[in-house]
Amino acid sequence: MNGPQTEENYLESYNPGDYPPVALAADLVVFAVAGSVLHVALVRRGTHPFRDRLALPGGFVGPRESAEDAARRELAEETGLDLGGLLVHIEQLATYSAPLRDPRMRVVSTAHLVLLATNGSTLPALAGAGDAADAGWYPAHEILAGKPGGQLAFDHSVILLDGLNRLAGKMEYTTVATQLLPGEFTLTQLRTVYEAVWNSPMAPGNFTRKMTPQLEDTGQKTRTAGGGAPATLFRATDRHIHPPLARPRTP
Amino acid sequence: MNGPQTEENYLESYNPGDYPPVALAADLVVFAVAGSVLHVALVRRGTHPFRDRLALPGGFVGPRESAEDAARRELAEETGLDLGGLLVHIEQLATYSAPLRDPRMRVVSTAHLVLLATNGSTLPALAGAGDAADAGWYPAHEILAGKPGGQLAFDHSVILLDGLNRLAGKMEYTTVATQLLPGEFTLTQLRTVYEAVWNSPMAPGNFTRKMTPQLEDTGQKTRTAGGGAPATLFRATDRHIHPPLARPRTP
DNA sequence: TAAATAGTGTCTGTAAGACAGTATAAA
DNA sequence: TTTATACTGTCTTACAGACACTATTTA
Repeated sequence: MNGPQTEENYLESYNPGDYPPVALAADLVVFAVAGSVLHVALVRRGTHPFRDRLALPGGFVGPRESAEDAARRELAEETGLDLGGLLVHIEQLATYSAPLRDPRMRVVSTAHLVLLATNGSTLPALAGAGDAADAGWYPAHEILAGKPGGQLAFDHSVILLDGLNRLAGKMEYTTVATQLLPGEFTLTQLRTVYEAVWNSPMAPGNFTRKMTPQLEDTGQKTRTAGGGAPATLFRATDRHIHPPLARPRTP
Repeated sequence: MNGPQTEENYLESYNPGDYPPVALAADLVVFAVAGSVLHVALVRRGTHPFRDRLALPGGFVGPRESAEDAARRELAEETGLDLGGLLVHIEQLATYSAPLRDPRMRVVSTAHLVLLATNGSTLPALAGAGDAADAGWYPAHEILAGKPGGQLAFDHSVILLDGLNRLAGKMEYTTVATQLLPGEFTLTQLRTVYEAVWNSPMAPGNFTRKMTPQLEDTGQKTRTAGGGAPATLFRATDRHIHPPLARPRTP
């Protein structure tokens, strides 16, 4: 390799041997709601560095797949979920590329936000292949409240916070929140998702009024479990909430 | 390398030789406003593939820098701008990793949104080192309107569209638009930026009423050029626009 | 003056926030 | 009945959208 080059001919003369190997990873911020609490899937690390610390699940991107393909594959491997079912939402979050974020070598990681559908009470089983034994669900807000020493491995606390902020923000003006529920759901279920993610109570009446225009009435009603009127089942549409639903101010 | 491995010991046994080289690039979507028109910086390709087509500027990420470091460096190299001046806004956009997005080899690219400050009439000079000779400003909306054959190289049309959407969306609830203006600016200048990005006229009176709470009055006034009252100079704050400024519906 | 721009005032309709009231079911 | 939940209605206040009006400058 002979001297500095301009950007234009840089790529032409690219020679893999001239560059240090860059490992491209895909990390996952997997959310699911149960019992009015937002949970995140984490794995307990068994090896150095950050041994015994919690970390986001993830893995390397293979030669013939995109980062999102890899995220999808890793998710299937660690949860044993059938991704043919449409109840999984995946979107790219951001890429973390600080040179020393992994002390061993250069790992650039593209993080993905994953939303799994639940009925609001049962979390998807995280029992699948190998590593899944270490995987478990943890309350997201408590993890982020971060008791000292309870921080996640690597820069994963930052990634988790970014993921939560992305989700919370998008819920203001889209119907992403429905991705955390089955295909048909009640307004109360949806409201519970909002309360779990925003960590803040919502007035039921006004919530109904604001949400209904973005939803499609299935005509069906629930058979209620514990006292109360049967609720209408809705389906989501791709309509945006306009103007947005205001998130209650935190103080 | 012996058989499939679990995610946990994957990294431990990572061996660069086992993986095809991944080139990590940083592409730039550089915006600036002049004459009520949003412009984007593009370079004309001199070599195959996509010879003579327009493309986003960009370059490879070095071994000891993050993707954003690389974006900043590339920007300086191609514009000759003094990045010590605070009038440059950079934020990560997304990472594009489709295996065949570059026909020659695997290039994963992290795109960045860059906003340059102008007074609204003069575009920053794109004369710097080598490749800058090919660089120029192009009207963003016209490029995206995309006369057939006028498409950008690689997946850069998609990246540009994502960049514009990010900017246009963020302008609804933040003061990012001020990053396309000098440190002190008038409400008319700011309104012009909104009109350029949203490609849609805004009512001056209502714009003033909605924006003022997010701005800080400098107490100074402009010396007007061609007839009209002197305008107040404002500075931006980091306050969010709440509720958001509605973008005029496109139909 | 006239023309151009900056900025304020006013009116109207919509909708958010608060909350009462009604309906439907289970215990 | 009581209790719990689902939903609708009402009232007040805030504000967006439309636009008229005044003020301040240059030509």
